[in-house]
Amino acid sequence: MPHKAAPFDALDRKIVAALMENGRASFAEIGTAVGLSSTAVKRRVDRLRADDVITGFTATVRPAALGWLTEAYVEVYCDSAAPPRRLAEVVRNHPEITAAMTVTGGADALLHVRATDVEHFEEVLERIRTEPFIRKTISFMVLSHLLPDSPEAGARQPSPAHEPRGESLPTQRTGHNRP
Amino acid sequence: MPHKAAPFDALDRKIVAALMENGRASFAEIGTAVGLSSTAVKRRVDRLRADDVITGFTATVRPAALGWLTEAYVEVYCDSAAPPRRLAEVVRNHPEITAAMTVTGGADALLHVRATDVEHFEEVLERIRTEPFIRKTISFMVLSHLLPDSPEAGARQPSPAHEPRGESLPTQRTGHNRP
DNA sequence: TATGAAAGGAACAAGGT
DNA sequence: ACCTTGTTCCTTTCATA
Repeated sequence: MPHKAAPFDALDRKIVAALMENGRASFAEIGTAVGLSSTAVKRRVDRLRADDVITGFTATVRPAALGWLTEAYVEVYCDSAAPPRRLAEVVRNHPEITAAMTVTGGADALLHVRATDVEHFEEVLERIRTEPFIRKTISFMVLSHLLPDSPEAGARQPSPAHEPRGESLPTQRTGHNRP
Repeated sequence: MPHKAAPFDALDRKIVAALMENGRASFAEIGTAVGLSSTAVKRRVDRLRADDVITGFTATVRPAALGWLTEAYVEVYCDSAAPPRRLAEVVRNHPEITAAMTVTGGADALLHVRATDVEHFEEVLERIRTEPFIRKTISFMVLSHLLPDSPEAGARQPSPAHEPRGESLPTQRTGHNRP
């Protein structure tokens, strides 16, 4: 057995919660919060990372501040036998797609797309629709967020593989982080 | 005008990118990556935080490791004149809703929901549907992710802070958790 | 640049198997 | 006895005025 089922206890949960609330909290700080020494916290965090419970640390960013003013969800309908694998390839070709998943319901997949503005979004959409086996798309533009720190609001922005206009925007398309 | 448009230059962009890739990177580390001294980096990071370009730091977590095995998007249709404000209140009452936004298209809002399992999701859905002016919901269960670290995959979950019951890995049940 | 704080490692102690 | 998980130093690196 390669991985033993990590005994994820209440202490781990508190540590994870502390790190989700403040990803730069010091081990000592977390320690006093959960009742451990800093080194004990570090060991547990190391283990949580090794077990891929914690997959990384990131700054949360306000996309609008970086020029990503437009956001939409796009339902994708594929030709008959569209293998998810091929869809995954397609999705990776468009850096503006910040999340993509297969879903139940009429559509085959749901994409989350960020663009600098509506014009840019239209360009992205056209690009997606020219992909081989994509039959149809239905878009929902995001108007306003009802929760302050929704994941979509900050976690990831697309890379400016080819920046759409004028100024280049910060990269990203994160993989994992090793501190 | 309260906020002056912060002069957001290429260096800032690189710093933000570095911090999104590794939210616990030291200022010195970032400095060598972008060609600045650690103190210069700190000054810029402080400014980026003050300007709310960077809104915080967080650990990215694999929800399944915490027992959140089920994920869905829910389109919400409201009664005639449903003010977004009221929807925001409703949304805050259900900790399983991890993102919520008003959207164009037929639906009034789109919710992202996490639950421990399908049973739990059904319970959440029933709870949402009993809310006063919600007329109808349409759910899309997420089957598989096509991008590795999509925001939805890791950024925020209902807090793991409180241990709901028992022990071991698949945590969380009906004892709903507030952050 | 200088001071205190944090990270990270080594060595050791207590419980549980 | 051994493995796990906690502790207390200690040194190097970092944060920050």
